[in-house]
Amino acid sequence: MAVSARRGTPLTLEEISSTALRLIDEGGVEGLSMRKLAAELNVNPMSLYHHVASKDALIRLICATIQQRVRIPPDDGTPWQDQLRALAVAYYRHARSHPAMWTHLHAHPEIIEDRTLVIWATLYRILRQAGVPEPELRRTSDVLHAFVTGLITTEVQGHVPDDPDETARTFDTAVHLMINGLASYSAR
Amino acid sequence: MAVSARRGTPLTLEEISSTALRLIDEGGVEGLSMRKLAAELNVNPMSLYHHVASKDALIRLICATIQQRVRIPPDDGTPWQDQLRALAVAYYRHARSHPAMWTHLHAHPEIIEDRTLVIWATLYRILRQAGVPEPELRRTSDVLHAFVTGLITTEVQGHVPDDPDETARTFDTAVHLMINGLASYSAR
DNA sequence: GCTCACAGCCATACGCCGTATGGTAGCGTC
DNA sequence: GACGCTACCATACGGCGTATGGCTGTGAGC
Repeated sequence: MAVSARRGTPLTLEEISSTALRLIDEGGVEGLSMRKLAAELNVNPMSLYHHVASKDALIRLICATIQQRVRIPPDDGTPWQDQLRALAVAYYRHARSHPAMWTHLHAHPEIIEDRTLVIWATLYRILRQAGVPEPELRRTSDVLHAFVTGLITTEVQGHVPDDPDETARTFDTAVHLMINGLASYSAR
Repeated sequence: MAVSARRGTPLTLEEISSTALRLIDEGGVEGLSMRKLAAELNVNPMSLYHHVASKDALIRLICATIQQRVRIPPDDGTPWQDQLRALAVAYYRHARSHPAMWTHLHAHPEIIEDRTLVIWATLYRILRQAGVPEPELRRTSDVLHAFVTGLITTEVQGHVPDDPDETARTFDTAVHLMINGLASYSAR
């Protein structure tokens, strides 16, 4: 099989993508290069191309992988306000775990525009509980998703001071704004 | 002065930055290269460096320039709800005029973090009219700004269909959500 | 009118990048 | 032993940002 002279074991896709993700975490997406990645893996740059079609494809793969790792809270029967908050928090934690990748993903939504993801289903369910009428569901969930991603992006980039208390308060303000904004639906 | 052999007139900073902005509009920030820019200006790549310290500095310059072109609506005495909407629309139009640059700016907020900008002052004013208490102003404006940028980013990237009607409706939904969210302040 | 500093421009080169092309080493199968 | 296949690699091409150092024409000072 002609395993690399410099390594004992053969390369795997998993090893490539996890190392790439680590490099991205450390130096941003711009900080990732196929050559650095190869060096990190003790391998010739061109060897990577036997497992991955291109750098772009690798990045898409990584995006898809981490996208599936969001820990969506299940329907626990609590009021929709609590569930909305829990969902936002889950999304935030997810973004926090790989800030650079998140920012890139948010700036290139064409990479993954899979609307069938669990997160959308969950959001729909919560909004229905909040009394949002069916024809407004799509629009409202788009808007809320945009709101939350905007908020997370702002915080993930440390545009705001790093004080965790302040972050939590800002998050609270945002969630309250959204909940109050939705309240007019359930009032009917 | 040794004007370029290939051009009649000397290069100007204005000419450089406006051409660069055009290239960015056409091909995204990644599509801009100092070499292409020089070719576009009929000039040697290194000539640019007599007017600009680096590519990064050029991009920062462009960001700062267009940032000053937002047409902030003046205080016209109308209710804060209308003014908030007008501000959001102005911001949206601004983003629309240079989508690629906007996306880049939004993904790298450290480029311009000038909080003294008119937009913040305007937002503060409107929020005061809405009854937001002074200690909450900073947080609330941060959140609203994040909301709007999130929304705009989503739309600017065409993640949503291009139908202008649908865009307008989504925008309406968002503005109503924010206004309703803030209403709890003025209710007091 | 002469000198000289300097602004404006350019040629060359270095070290990065992604990746096309065309190998080569070792394995399993017949 | 021939063959194909998988995994890996060497070399090379065209792009990038920009450091370095040189050229040239202009205008100020005398």
